[in-house]
Amino acid sequence: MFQLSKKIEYALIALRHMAMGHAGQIFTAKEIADKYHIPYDLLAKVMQKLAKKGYITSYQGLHGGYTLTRNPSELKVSAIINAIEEKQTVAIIQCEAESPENCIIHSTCTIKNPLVRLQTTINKMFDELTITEMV
Amino acid sequence: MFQLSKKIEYALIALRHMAMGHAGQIFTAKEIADKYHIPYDLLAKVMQKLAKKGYITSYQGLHGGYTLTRNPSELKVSAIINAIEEKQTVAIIQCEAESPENCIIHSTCTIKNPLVRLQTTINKMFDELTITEMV
DNA sequence: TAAAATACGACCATATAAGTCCTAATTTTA
DNA sequence: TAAAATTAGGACTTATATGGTCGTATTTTA
Ligand code: SF4
Ligand code: SF4
Repeated sequence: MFQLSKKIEYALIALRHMAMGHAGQIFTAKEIADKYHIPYDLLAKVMQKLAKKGYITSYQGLHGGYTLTRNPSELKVSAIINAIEEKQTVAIIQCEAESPENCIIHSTCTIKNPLVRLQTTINKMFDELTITEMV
Repeated sequence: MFQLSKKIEYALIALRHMAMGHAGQIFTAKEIADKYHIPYDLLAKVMQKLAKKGYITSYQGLHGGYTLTRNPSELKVSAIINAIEEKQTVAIIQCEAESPENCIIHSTCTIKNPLVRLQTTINKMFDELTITEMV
């Protein structure tokens, strides 16, 4: 528990790689998968999601690939995480990640508040960390 | 991902509950399970682990139960987490949680360092948070 | 038209998490 | 001494999440 998923790590690795190239440079999923020994299919999916969310721009066809659409300094890790995982994923307690009613002890739970406070700080950290800090 | 497990939440709830009683007061697993609508068997296991690690003291037999062995202010959340989960669990990247060789891209990975730095801060937060802050 | 790329859904295998069940062992008390 | 209430702990089951794979379109260029 408490780990970033492989998908997120792959996304970060890919984005960092792209951030090191020159502006507008096209990268293919295959090229990145090979370089970092990442399973191609999985990376492809991850990049498709990043494209769908607008963080990278995709070009189909021969000589296609992806370019960064934004400046790396605008690529917050928090945003990338949320782009790839569906539910609010940086939520150390479950009632913050999904609907509170899912936890049967929600009404009697007494540990929520201190943990939520802690989470706020963590959120801020992921918010302030951008791809720029990774190159 | 990135959530505390139910076991840990149950441990925190139980310890907080115990911290609210008077020093040396005995609590049973059943009593706490009932009060917070936690599955008894699961909570029992959790408390057994806490007892084994010395955070609470167990008394068997009729009118048995558990008492807090330490002052709540000495009960770090980080320690409780590690008591219950086996491997280094507050490790946002996998190579920090287990042996780095398990990650086939470890040698080529380029995102480790910034994340490790972030993790250091998170560790500190869990280290500074004690049960006292929860009562 | 062939090649190389993205797009995307379906699927599978494995691991983890969560919960349950069963049977001791211990202690107290009626 | 027997029954009751408790901890102790292993085995098991189920549910869910993760990581990965496969198959097939679609798009674009040479
Ligand atoms: S209500 Fe309490 S136990 Fe339930 S998910 Fe939230 S923090 Fe965890
Ligand atoms: S080496 Fe990189 S990809 Fe592998 S676990 Fe560590 S951070 Fe994640």
